[in-house]
Amino acid sequence: MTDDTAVEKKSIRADALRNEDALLEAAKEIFATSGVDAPVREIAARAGVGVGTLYRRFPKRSDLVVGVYKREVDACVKAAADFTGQYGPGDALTHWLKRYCQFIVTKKGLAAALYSGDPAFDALPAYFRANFEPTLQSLLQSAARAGEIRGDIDAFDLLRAIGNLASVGGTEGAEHTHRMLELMIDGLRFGAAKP
Amino acid sequence: MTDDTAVEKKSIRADALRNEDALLEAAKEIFATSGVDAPVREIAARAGVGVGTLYRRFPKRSDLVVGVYKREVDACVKAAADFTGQYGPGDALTHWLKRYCQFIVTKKGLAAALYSGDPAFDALPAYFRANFEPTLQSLLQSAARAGEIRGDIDAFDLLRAIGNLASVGGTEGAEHTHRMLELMIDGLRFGAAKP
Amino acid sequence: MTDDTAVEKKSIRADALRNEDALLEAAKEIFATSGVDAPVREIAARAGVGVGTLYRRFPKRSDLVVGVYKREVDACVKAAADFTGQYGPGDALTHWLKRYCQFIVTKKGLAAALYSGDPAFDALPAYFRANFEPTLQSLLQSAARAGEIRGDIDAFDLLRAIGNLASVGGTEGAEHTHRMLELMIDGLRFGAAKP
Amino acid sequence: MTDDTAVEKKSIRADALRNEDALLEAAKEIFATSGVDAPVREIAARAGVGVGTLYRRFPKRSDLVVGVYKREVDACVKAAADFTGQYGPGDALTHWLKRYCQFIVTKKGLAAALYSGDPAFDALPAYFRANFEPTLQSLLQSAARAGEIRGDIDAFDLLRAIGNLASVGGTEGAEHTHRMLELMIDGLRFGAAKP
DNA sequence: AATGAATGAGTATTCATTCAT
DNA sequence: GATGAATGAATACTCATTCAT
Repeated sequence: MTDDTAVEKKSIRADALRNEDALLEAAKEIFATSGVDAPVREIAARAGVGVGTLYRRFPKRSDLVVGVYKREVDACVKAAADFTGQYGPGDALTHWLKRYCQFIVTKKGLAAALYSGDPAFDALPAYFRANFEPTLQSLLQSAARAGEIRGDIDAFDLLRAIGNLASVGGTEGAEHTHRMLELMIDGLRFGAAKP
Repeated sequence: MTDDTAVEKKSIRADALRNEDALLEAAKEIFATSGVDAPVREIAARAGVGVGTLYRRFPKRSDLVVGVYKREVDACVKAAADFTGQYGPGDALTHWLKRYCQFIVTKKGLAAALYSGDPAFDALPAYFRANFEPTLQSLLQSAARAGEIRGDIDAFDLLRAIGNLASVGGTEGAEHTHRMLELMIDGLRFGAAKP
Repeated sequence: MTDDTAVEKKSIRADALRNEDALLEAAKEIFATSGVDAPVREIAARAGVGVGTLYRRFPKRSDLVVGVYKREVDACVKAAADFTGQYGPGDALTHWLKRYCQFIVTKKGLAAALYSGDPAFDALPAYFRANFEPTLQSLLQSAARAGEIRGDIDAFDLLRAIGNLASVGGTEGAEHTHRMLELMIDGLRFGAAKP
Repeated sequence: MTDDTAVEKKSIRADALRNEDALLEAAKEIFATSGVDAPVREIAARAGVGVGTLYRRFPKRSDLVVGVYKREVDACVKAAADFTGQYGPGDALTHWLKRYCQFIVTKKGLAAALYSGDPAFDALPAYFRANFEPTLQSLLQSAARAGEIRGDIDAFDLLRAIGNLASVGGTEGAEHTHRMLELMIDGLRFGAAKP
């Protein structure tokens, strides 16, 4: 679909992008495994690049954290479109809320850095809201129009509520979160147009 | 009553205890300020002792974390007796639940270490339950007997619920936690024997 | 013999020369600003070329140092002809000696490298003498013949003497050097044929 | 000569001082051999201590440079007293001026750092003058009173003049410096009270 | 030929831990 | 027992050099 010329001209850039993505993926995994203070070298190694490359693209550790965070937001937002294509409005909403819970777990891993007061992270809350609010708003509207849930739910309120729920840590936290999410979804269904 | 030798020995022990306590207090503060990975030297310095002394009493960092955790549990449990002496059963309960929320915040600071998988922390959940459950049970019973709250509340359930609530972080988290706690206490009052 | 291809080849060579010159100029400036150990990248950047190009022409740092040194010698020698064309023999000499002092300052910047024992620099003293001695010799002779200075001055001696004088560093060094140079030039005039 | 108690109390400090001195001596040598930018590790290794120890006493490289500089000034000043004790006024002066030339060579090695604009070095010129001027003044006066040299020499002028002379680098610089120093000392003798 | 992305060796620096005093 | 000086392993970061495009 892409013509040869374009490919040729952007070949270096394509490599660079591949590296950048590999680094973010590696960072996400390492951050999850060993925390946000994990050795830079480990991340570079897992991404299969030299430390120099890592430093070229992410000069500060916070650049890496921000990168991982935004990438996760983007991935989660993108999932909404996938679900919308695959399922009916109600199920799409349900699936996406579960997916969003997964994102929250990632956020928890980065929390230490996020709340460190480093101004590098100042823009992230806005990024969160700017991306998630419209996404959930849209899912809610579709489901409400389809009569599957009630229509008086504020998207941001719901994002925060579930965010708080899913923030509860610990081994058994996951199950707990799941139960609470189910409950909450039932709550959304309660009072739907279509009984 | 005690002979000189004993006094001497005890006085040394008293010094040691003072050091130990100073170290735990210092560690609590430093952990809160700079996280659980803060330089050992800072803790020793704030406690006014040398690092060698710190290492003598707390050879591993986890010993320090465990020490701080248990100390906070103990302090919180002890507060229950104080409140019981000062207030009526209902108010004692209310005050203590707020005090317990403060403890949860401490726990949050140590969470990174606690959930690190280090077996050194394996015993802490049991310590938590063994100390807090009877404490709250007793407060609940007194308040229920006094007809100030309903009597069908399970202490451990309540500990977990409030624990989760208070775990929500962020600047506005504190207010949120407070509102939710008030609500929950109202819930306890609902259906009390004494209307 | 010069077909299109040749022309093309020459045009490329001209580009190459332009690059080479740009690199030497950049290196001179960077060496002066940040010392001989300045990052290679800075030099390439200031020259407006990639580091690869720099390495193609100057594989070792010493090549760059030698290049800058010789380029400065050449420029200084060339200035003699300009002065000879513009001024009378005495003034030409005076102007050139001042110009030579400027060169010494450059040399001072490179001194760290020059006296590092690297055999790459072994040929430079000879280059210095082979170029400067005849130049000054010629200027001296002209001035002596014109009766403006005495005729018993050895060019190399004078080069060394002024070199030493101008080597004195520091902020006030420049003024000091200038005063001493004036003095020395007066010395040259003393005992001239034409009183 | 020092009583036991004092020794005992200061035993740690004595070790520390030994280390400090070893580090300064090592730094002096390494600076001379490999320049002021030599690896910190080399200096620590030559001093026979760990890098941590070096960093404890000299957190910044400039601290080390300042330390070496002052130590050399002190040693040179101290030599004056030795010479005064050993020789007559004239010879003491001569010996000290040669010793001072050695110091200048050290200074030359540190020059790159000294003139780097780092404010850490701002105090050094004053230290230089405050220590050397009285020292030489005293030597000059003694020699003048003894009638061995003339009495109208300004100490600071002489310090600068010899400093400049001895600053001339290169392999043959040393001989040149020596010849010039001899000449200058002869100059001092010229016009002495005692002919 | 030119470019600059990638690499990783070299260095600085910090901090947990030991141990002589 | 207490102390804090010394140690050096762990880690961050820079920059010379190579090489695919």
